[in-house]
Amino acid sequence: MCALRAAGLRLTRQRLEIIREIAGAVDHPDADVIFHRVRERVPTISPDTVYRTLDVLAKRGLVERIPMPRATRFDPDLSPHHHFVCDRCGRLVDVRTDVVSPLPAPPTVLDGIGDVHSVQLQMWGTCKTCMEQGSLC
Amino acid sequence: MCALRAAGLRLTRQRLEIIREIAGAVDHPDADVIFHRVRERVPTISPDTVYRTLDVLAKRGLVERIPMPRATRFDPDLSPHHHFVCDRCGRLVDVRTDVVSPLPAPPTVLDGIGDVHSVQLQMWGTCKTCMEQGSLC
DNA sequence: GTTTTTGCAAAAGATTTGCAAGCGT
DNA sequence: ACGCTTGCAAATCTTTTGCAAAAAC
Repeated sequence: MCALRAAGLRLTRQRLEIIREIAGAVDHPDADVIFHRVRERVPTISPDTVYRTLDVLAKRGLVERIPMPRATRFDPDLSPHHHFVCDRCGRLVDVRTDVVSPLPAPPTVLDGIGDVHSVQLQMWGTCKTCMEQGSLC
Repeated sequence: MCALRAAGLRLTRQRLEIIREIAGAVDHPDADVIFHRVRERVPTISPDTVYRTLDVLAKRGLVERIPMPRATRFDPDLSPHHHFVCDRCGRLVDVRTDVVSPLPAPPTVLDGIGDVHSVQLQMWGTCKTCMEQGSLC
């Protein structure tokens, strides 16, 4: 919560509820999903406030953006981990296993290319649930 | 080219030109960029043909989808490599350097989670050009 | 000749923006 | 009070879809 103030942002009801919602989510929701969830507690909130707030949070590094086919999704967990994404249903889950090597230490500066500040690794595939439902093609 | 036939797809002028365009590109263009480039050679081509074709190619594994903030971008290079993405200008470049550890061998099956068929690693940051232009905030 | 693919137009979905009113400091 | 934020509405941008005509096999 104080991260907001630390970032020089004002503490509004909307922001607090958005942060509360995203911090408690484990499914990496997108802006629209967050909007619907927050609206149950703050009925007057508008979608653009959610989009704007998420944008601010991402820019300040308080949450991580994960661009995905349907919509950008958000991750409140900034510790290093991988993501598994299901091609079929869009399920996005954290993967922390030594079957996968740890994320490479981000070379802060890639010579001749630029300055790196975050690293993401995603594994694409078919989740168990979708596999059990049989092929769709 | 024969990859099309092998995939049971018909060989059309549009598809050939789209493939030619994407195969020759090193900047990971999105559908709209590909559309404009192809249109110079095939003036009657429509955007939806480009979207549909890229979708087919991606589904058959002939190109790789890279979801990005503005639009999905495409990579014809299926060999393992990393991507550097500039937050500011959207530049997307391949990274093949031992500064970064190699992509983890994709664990074909992640126990209890699903079946993995591709792995992507991207590094986010600010590219050299943008850094030289000074801060925008 | 049959089936797939294209182009057009429209729709759908995600995200951004201008602006006046409202809230946090 | 002042300036940052919100909500509304509209705009913008990306991507998808229905359908008849055209092209591939």
